[in-house]
Amino acid sequence: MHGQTTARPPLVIREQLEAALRVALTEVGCSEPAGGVALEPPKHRDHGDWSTNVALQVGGKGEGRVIAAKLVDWFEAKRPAHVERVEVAGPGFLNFHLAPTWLHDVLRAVVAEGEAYGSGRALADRRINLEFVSANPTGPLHAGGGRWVAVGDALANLLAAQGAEVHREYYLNDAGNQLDTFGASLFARYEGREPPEDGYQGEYLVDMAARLRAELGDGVSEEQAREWGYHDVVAQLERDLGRIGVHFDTWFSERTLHERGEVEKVLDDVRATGHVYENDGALWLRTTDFGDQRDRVLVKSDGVTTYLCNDLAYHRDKFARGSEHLIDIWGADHHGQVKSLQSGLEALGFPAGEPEVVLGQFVNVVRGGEVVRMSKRAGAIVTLADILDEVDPDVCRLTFLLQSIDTAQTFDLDVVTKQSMDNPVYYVQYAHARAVSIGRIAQERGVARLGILDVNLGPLTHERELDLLRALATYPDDVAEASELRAPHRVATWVRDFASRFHGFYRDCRVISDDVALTQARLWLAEASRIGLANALALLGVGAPDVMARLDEDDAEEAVDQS
RNA sequence: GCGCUCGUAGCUCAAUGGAUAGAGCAUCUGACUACGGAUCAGAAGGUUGGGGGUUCGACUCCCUCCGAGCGCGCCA
Repeated sequence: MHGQTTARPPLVIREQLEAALRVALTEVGCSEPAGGVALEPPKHRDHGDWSTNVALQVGGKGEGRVIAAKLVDWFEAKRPAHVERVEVAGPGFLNFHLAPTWLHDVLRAVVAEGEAYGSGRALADRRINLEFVSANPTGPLHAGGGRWVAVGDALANLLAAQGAEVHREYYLNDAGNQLDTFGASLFARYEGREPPEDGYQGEYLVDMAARLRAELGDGVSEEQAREWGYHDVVAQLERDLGRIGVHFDTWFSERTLHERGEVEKVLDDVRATGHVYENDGALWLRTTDFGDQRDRVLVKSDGVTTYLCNDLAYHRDKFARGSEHLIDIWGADHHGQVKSLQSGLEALGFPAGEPEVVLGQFVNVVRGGEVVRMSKRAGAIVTLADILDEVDPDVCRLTFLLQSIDTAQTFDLDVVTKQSMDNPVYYVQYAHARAVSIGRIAQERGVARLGILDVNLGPLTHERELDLLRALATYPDDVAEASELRAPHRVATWVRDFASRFHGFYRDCRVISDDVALTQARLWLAEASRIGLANALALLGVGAPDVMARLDEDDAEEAVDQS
């Protein structure tokens, strides 16, 4: 809802430099490289504020430094705003050294945009359906599932920050035989028997059976047990997700698809495409027409539709409800189904590559140095609720968001619980609380912060100060990239790095001092930092507290003694 | 056997094809009469699993080998 489209002010400098580079290339007699001119902040401070490799791209072997030198001459002559020095480095990089004034512009932009700082318009008004978690409604969410909760919600935030209209969806597989097995298991517990061999052995069904008896009394049928259990599980799921602050726009019931005849309809439509054939009494979809490894069954010889067939109806329904793009977050164990679902939808006339499937590697939950095998069937599970009983939801969320979903994660319960005080989340939140407290202390001491346009930011030249502003300058790009790559962990990486820079600044640069001009400039720098921290944490779904509870109990007792 | 994903410091993990591969934890050494020390500074720690190739330039792309996880059903 941030109204109009505006260029992101902090990037103005880059756009200016890019434009100047294009002109320079032309006047030097070179054509722009195919990929366009690219400017990026170099990794090392010595390499300036912005760097480009265009000379290398254009010049090829040996010519890189020659062309770069010509470009340097051009820039020395023209000298665009903020540019102090341009130099050739290494094999032909062009490094721009700018005056700190460009970073002061960044600070003003951060303050001007406030909560919107870092958001973009890359997905402006795109209606995206994001389905995640979707664990079978046959028991509580296990600890590993927390990864998809945290990642899915953060990804939804990221897409929304690029202007997308995101719909969070949870798919309930309430029509298959898994639910029947679950019902039979619950019913067995209800009758004081052991669950069937291939049923759900988990202890949680014993508790559920007790509550079932308490609520519905004796004489409950197996079907009643199943339905009561199903609804009870869904209520548990909603409650657990609520504890960690995640809410779905839609809990979609598979049953409704069958009831509305959507499965039959999709079957008719797939038949009409000609991509099906019968074999051994079953109906097959020729997904190999679309690059799948082998063809897939749509209707079994007993006349029952397969999971794939139902899923086609489901995903078509998402489009029918108005989504323009579908994203599913799946565990890596389902990667074999990606192509078949996409093939089916393509056969039905939807764009290739729908749904976009974000595959996440598994979580190994470790306790006592050993991997806890997660299985609702086998019984031994650690639930997400168990974790939330012991650690703050913020700790839980950030832990899952620290690393790329491309790699398997080790979630060590002992480390996360016993050492939760060492969790990076407190490091970041502490930085936020410090930024807030600076403003509070200033107020208490009667130091009024002037309007930012009335404040001279020139005094901000300390390396710590510029360090903060450099990170704020790249923040919108980092967020956009995290969104494009479906990689929310990049925001977590950014905010940890930024918190580190802020703590360093805090240590070395006293904000409230006798130097009135410097105090004013630094008060605004602290505020811009607070905005950066708060915005990044908001994307991650992690709280940004104004105050932190004091960690040291001795300090608290002393404070009481003194009062 | 085939397919997908991964392999980076002692441990847990970062790094749009860029320059000297970075953090945290753990270890060692230092720093407050201070806006909150849940902090900061420094040291040590690497043949990016091995070997080839492409490129001005490879942790990143290609090939191959080794190792790990996950899939290969008329289950869901």
